[in-house]
Amino acid sequence: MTVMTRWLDHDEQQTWRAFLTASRALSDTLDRELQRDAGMPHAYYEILVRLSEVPDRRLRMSELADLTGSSRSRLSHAVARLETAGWVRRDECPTDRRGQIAVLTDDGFAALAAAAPGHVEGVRRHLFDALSPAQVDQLRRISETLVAHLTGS
Amino acid sequence: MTVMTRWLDHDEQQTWRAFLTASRALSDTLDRELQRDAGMPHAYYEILVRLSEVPDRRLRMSELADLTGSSRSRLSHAVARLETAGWVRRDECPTDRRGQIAVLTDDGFAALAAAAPGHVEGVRRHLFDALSPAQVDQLRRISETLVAHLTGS
DNA sequence: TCGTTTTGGTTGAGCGTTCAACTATTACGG
DNA sequence: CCGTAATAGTTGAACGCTCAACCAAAACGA
Repeated sequence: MTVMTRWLDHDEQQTWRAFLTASRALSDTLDRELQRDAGMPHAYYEILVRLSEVPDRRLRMSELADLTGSSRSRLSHAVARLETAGWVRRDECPTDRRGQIAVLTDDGFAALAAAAPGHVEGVRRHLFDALSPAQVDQLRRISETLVAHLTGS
Repeated sequence: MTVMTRWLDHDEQQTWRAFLTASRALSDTLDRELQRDAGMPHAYYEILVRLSEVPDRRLRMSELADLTGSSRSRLSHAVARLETAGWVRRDECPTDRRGQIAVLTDDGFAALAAAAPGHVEGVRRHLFDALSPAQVDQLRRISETLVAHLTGS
């Protein structure tokens, strides 16, 4: 059955394109900065961050995948690469012989510690410095709404 | 000289992560839908859209790169691929022998026309349906502010 | 308990992006 | 003019992601 398309009106069109441009420009900029200054893409930085925030700096692959919002395949490839960089190690899981545990190494923690200040400064400069406190609050609510909406359905 | 890092406070942290999660989930979802239903990634869809909106459906490569916010290299690769798909053609530029003009073919226009309804519906479902009119307005202002901020400096 | 299903994770091919290097043409400065 | 610089665009290698196929182990059901 064919249904009438609910096209975007002019305002929606503009909103959508502005959002697209902004979010791409922002992530492109931060990604490039991180690659230049710390030699890692943002996705890998996020993995290190998540590992660093957890007791013993170790997480099951699947939990890490959920936390970083990535597919198991993606995480598997990423951790393989981080392992050759010496930033992450893989341990076997004692309670499930299928499982793997990703562990942040000391080198990995050091790399993260070196990368963090520059990156955080970038986030502040490129995002928060541009917005009013009210806008920051609006952005948080909008983003949380979207996350709920997108992960719900 | 070392400068004290302006770290993110708890609220900013949450805002930043929510935004990151939301924008990634949204673009991942739309990209996947578009790939599944129309056989093209969103970046290529955007190229076709921009070409379709312009007189004679032809644009200089560099203008097209600016409009889509992509590097020349990226666009060059993308157009090469779109050309083998038969959706775009390359003409020589009469006023500048270095230049190339990307032209949307009839097949390309047809592919776009076939892809558009589903994609627009997706944008509505995944973005606009989740937000109040006030939030949509806020999002537009925030995005426009960010675009100006990011492309300015 | 045994066969089936589900879950955890990996693998390899294909694709899109980036980066740096490169060619060809045009614009600029003296 | 002529030489240098800037611009337009392409290319190939490296890399990260996706998708589908796959293996192994655990959970389930009769």
